[in-house]
Amino acid sequence: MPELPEVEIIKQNLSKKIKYKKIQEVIITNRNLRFKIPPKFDLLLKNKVIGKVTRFSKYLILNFSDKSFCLIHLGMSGTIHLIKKNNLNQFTNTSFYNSPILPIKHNHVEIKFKDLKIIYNDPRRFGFFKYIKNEKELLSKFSHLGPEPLSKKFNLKYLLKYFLSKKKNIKSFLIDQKFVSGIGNIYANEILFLSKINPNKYAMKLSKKDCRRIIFFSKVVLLNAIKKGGSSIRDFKSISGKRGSYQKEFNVYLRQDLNCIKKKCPGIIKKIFISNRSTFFCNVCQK
DNA sequence: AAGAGGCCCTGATAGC
DNA sequence: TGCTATCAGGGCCTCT
Repeated sequence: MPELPEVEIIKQNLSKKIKYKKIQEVIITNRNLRFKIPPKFDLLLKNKVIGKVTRFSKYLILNFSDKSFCLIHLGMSGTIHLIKKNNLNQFTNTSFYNSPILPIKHNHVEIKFKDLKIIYNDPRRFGFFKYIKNEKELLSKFSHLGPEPLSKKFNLKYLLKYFLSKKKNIKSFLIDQKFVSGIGNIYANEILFLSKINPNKYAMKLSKKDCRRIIFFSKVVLLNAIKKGGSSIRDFKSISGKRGSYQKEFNVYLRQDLNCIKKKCPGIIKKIFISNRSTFFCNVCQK
């Protein structure tokens, strides 16, 4: 669920809290993530100083002052929780993204600083933590990924060349990280709606105008989502804590059988499956 | 090589 | 009340 905007929000919040701080201790409470956390992972991180927190695509990166890194992916259900130490030297719970209640089940990693700690929780274990020795190794982790949708490399020339002879629907390409990295299922649906393109349309059949729209609306949707703090769905129990509000702006996602949001459009939002991912689109204005 | 399909994983929800 | 089935989807894998 965390796509580029959600990871960006986490990066921004996390950066404010842990920049320049020294890791005092790392506690692994559950090593089972997508990749098993290796035995000495905690010792590798101990005493490292956070230089800055950055992001590439859906990856979160802790940049240590000694030029090594910790690469974090939230998978589908990963959340990061911030616990502050109060004057009584006790940790009090505040959440940082998505859930305001500190989960205990499915906690995996705890990183302790002098005045606070962060906890990584991931019920479905699709996320991962990885220690990266140097920049070269970091870049190799991203070498198979396409350009970020917000970068200048995601341009008309790139799309036209990439789509040449691609006999596959455009929806699959938008969520294919090899083509463009950072867009997930939710935003892909929204981007295609605004671009007025049917998700089933073959990439090779897209016109120049279609490609221009995809580029433009990819940037519009993601920047807007970042501005709104990301999207929070399936988290209805939240009372406090930081939640995004972009889900209120969804035009098609989860709106199956409802009327198209466009005033003069008589269309109905349909739900179909494209390569096993739920896909929502207007049956009239997306051609 | 491109494309189709399956698998990993757990929690929420629907249906009987 | 309790069981089973289905869905959620990011990334990676295999097979054709």
